[in-house]
Amino acid sequence: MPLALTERQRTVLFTIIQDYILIGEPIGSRTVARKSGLNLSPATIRNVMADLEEMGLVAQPHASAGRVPTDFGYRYYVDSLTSIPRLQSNDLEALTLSAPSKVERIESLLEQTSLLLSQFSQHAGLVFAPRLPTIVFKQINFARLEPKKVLAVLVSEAGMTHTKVVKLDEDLLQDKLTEMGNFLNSQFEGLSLREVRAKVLEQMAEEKAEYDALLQKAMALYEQSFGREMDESPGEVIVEGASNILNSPEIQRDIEKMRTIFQAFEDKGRLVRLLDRCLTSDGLSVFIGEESEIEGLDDLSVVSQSYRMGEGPLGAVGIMGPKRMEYARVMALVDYAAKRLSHLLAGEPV
Amino acid sequence: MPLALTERQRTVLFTIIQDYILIGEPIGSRTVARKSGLNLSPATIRNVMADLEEMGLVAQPHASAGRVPTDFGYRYYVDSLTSIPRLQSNDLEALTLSAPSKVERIESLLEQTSLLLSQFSQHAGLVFAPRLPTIVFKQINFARLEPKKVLAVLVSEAGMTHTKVVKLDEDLLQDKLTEMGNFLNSQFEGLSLREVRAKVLEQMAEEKAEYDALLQKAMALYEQSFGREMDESPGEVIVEGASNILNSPEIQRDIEKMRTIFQAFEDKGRLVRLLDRCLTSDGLSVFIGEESEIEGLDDLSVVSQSYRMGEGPLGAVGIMGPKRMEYARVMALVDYAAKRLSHLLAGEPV
DNA sequence: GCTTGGCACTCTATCGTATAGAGTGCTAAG
DNA sequence: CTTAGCACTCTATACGATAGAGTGCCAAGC
Repeated sequence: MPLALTERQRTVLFTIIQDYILIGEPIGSRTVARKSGLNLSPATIRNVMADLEEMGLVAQPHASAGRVPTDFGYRYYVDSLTSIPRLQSNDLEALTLSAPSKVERIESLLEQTSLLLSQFSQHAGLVFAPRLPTIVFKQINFARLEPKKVLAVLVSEAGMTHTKVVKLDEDLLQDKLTEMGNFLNSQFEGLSLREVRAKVLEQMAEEKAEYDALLQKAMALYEQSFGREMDESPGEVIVEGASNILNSPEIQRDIEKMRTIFQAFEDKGRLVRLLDRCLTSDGLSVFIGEESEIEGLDDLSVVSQSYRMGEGPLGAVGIMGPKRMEYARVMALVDYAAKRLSHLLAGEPV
Repeated sequence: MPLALTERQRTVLFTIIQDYILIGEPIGSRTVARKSGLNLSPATIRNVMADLEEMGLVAQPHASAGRVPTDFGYRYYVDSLTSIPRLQSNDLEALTLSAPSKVERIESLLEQTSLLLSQFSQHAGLVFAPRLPTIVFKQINFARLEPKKVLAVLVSEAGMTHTKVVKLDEDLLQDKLTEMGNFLNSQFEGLSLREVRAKVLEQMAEEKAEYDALLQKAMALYEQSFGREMDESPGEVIVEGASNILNSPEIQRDIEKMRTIFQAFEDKGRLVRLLDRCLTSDGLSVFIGEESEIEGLDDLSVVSQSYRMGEGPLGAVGIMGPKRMEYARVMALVDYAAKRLSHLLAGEPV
């Protein structure tokens, strides 16, 4: 049931939220009366506020304090921003100046993006790197390092590389390795690593001598280098500007909370779970407080958006900060960063 | 002039330091009298303490408080530990169980080492990855991704890989690229990247048609992929367990300090400067407070040790924590980790 | 019936004061 | 040289008083 508020209630709620985001302290009826533009007395506002409180949209930290938005209140507020906010022109200008505009190394592009998000938002920047199974296979190369020791290099469509040193039972000369690489390239180009793996396992199972021995070995070599890793790889998160969290007064007050939050930042495995939730919901995702369902991040909000290349989403970018954040601006920033990243990855000029 | 203390002064100083490290609060004459084993009255101890204070080894936070070690005091204490402390047997046992014992990917080995240091010390773990110029060249490969787009993969003796996608002016076929790779391999194997670069620049300058055009191009391609980057690359630091810093009560008290510290952690460039200082001093380095000369880390101490492979040092591992840390144990941990890393990199069993 | 001024009430934050406790420096005696 | 004793200093804590902000409710007004 989409909560129905009167025009007046909406106005009061939004005034409270916006002012609280700005000031960081509970907002009283007096202030709302002045800033809402409603030309009502504080007493009337108080009645409205009592209604809002009953609906669970705002709360009082203690009996005789002003009102503070609840998670539910923020949620209503964010849901009301029907379209994704546009960037302010001064932001846009500054961004076009400082954002990276060409792809040297994907890894550093992702890092720069995270840093950029953090600097512009004054919160923590997040970038989830593409997860192994969703990566699109472009090319694989094997190079013989020493007898029985081979370097495997996998290049994805997006231009990321994954390397692994593999020990073999028998010594294969470079010619053979090259041939194996060429074979795999012809078989797998354009498939996602998940699909590649399925194909490998299938054909290794069949064992029909449809392919000659060398090509069977190629499959096995692939499986040994990247196949197995795919199941284990936790995925990578790039967090920048975590220290910005310390700017938030409501967090400063509680050292225990701070510790929990920083521990959560360090536990990349936990963070990565956010990625899944973001990839499934197609648009811009906003997780407020406990909505992230990540232990230790109940006092923060996360705004994230997936970036894509070709068909499917690859990973996501996001901003994590106190619930008391400028949602509109943060959403605009995240959206911009995701779009820009998608363009850059596709090789389009920005 | 190596500060000369009487036996009694040393005992009092060490009692203060050890107790302060344990307790975290200023130590009074009463406590020292009890714990020093000196069988002296508090009044006598007070006289000694006054001497120590005059020498700058201890200080009082305020007029009527106990004594706290100064940076200089810690320095004296650490310098007195002539030999590198050995690990306690229970630590050693736990370490051999949980430390990684084989090298899958170097990058993750370094990460695990940092994590291990952090977990055992309950401080922040540091690992400085090998710096580009000191890396020993093992092999380079070029793979043609698309027309005029080549992937360069450089493998170091230690097994780390560096990849870069390079755009070319002309289209080179895979055969040519392989040939170029083979040529570079034959020329550079066993040299450090610094030496490689010198050689490249020298030969490109000479321009004598001693080599044919293709080989000249190979040199140019190398320069384009990794040569230039060498000057820019800031070096990499892997910090784990930064949140442990929050455990320290003297830091908890000052939020401003906390912010500065976390900002310093994020600024890898600043941290990397520590590496240089550690590499030059050959043994175990201990930086106390401002000695690190890193802005923002004046309230912390760093213990670090370089790890090596073959002739020269590659990088360093370390632990960073409050000045009030168990130096002996931390030093033992760092030393152990560095040794173990060196062994693993050399391919020796541990 | 909605709005509003008025008023009593509540809770917090802040300040000053008093107090207990820890530790010192100094002095004089052993 | 050591030590007991004592006066002094500084901190941390608790306590009470007070000012300020904000509420809820009631009764009067539009």
